[in-house]
Amino acid sequence: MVSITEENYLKSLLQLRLNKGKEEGVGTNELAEYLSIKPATANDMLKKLKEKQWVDYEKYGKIFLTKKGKKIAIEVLRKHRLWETFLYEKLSFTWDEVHEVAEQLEHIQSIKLIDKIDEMLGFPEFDPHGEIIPKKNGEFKIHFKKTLDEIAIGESCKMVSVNDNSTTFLQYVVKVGLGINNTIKVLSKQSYDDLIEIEVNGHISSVSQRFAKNIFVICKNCETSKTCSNKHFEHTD
Amino acid sequence: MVSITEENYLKSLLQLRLNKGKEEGVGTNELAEYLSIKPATANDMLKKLKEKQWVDYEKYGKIFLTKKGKKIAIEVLRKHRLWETFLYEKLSFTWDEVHEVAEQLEHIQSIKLIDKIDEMLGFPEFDPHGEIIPKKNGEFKIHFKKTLDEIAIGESCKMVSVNDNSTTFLQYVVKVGLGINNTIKVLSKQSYDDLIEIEVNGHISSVSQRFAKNIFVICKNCETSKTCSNKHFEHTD
DNA sequence: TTTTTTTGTTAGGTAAGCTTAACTTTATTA
DNA sequence: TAATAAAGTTAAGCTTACCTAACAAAAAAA
Repeated sequence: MVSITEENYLKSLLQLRLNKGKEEGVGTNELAEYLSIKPATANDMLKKLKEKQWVDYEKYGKIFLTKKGKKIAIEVLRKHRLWETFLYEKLSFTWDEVHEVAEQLEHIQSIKLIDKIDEMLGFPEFDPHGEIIPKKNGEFKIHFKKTLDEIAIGESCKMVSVNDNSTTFLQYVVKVGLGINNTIKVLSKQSYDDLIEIEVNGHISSVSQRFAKNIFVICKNCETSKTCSNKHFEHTD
Repeated sequence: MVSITEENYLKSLLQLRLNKGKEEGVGTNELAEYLSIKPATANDMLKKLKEKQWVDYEKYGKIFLTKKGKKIAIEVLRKHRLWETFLYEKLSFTWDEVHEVAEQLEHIQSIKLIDKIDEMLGFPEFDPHGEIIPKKNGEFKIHFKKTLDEIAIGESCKMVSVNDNSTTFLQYVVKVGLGINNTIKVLSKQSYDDLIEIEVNGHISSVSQRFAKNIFVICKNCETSKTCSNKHFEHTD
């Protein structure tokens, strides 16, 4: 049996790990800060999680999820992101409203329920924030999100979300011809005025650094690309 | 703030009250039994609920929900029944599967969520078990469920559910011309062989006591009818 | 290298929700 | 009405998940 609290610890360990790319292992204080609890509390729980073989660490050392622990964490993350998608797609919640409710819904214990929700949504790949949704079988290839300005010249990427929900910005996004799931190729970058030349659907336009920083993308084929500096997460221990 | 445990206590007090018609007030042991906890535990919690003014009782006396407490309990019951309907209607859960999951979902704190689910379902009146769903405004006129054999001669009622889900029985139900929401009028009862003569959609048939005991109905206009022995629940204290 | 800061651990304590065991009050029935 | 049974209460104790305060280890800076 996994308690709701335990699920939250495991999920947080996974998320902290995902937020930092190659550098592995999470610290006690870091975890405590993330969960808004005191380090002493986190330390107590970590002992318990270690005993249950969901995490592994040495005294004063970094904390790692075990294979079992990672499996649980990925399942919770899957539920969270599917519920967010459900709220957004089916119940017209806004981006900023979905998280709080999904934090509760992610702990509902019913495999059938979440699989049915998955089915109802058409087995979506990404949630409303552009985050990848783990598959039922635990498959979870992480493409760390980047902003458009981080993409190298010649590289292609896929737009997944935006970092600015103002009407002004969103209207500009539409004007440039951009939208969720569009493939964007970075053609060139002007060092003089920092403009980025991009190609979307065969149409070429130039955007500013400021604009590009508000466009979230994931790398295309970043596993094979040499120029891609993306960070990968090994989900198969 | 209402904890999940507190919500369950209040909901159970309401349900126990509903299950017994006129006889008001619930006992400590009765409540404990219903919640599968020990009377001592229930007693502790009841003190807390009294302090929060959600229940009222005197030492060694029967327990009553206050107006505030009843409001919370009705909200939880509303959520429970709407979630059951959602699972049944939208995710093709079966009758026996919905309850367990709804027990968890009923505690999700989001007014917007449950109102949107209500809307998605077309503001249903009854859940898959034929139980009435309280309205958003707290309106909750209880028609205690009866079985068809309890209906007096000359009285009309509405079929809401069945107590036997076997294929044999259900096929028989269809053959007799019965279905959910049908209005049934009891024409006569034969004392010799206990057959009940009913009228459904202008069609007259006779059914056995055994059959009638498996048909759940609610009284029509039972508030005004003198012959109706139905029990009423005052929801406006 | 020594000092200081950061990070992690231990010990003792609290509140919620549960338990058992012993007891009191109320209700039943002989 | 007195004995017995049922219902309700109290007290002491457990577990989970949190806290503060004091301390130890590791890392960073002087």
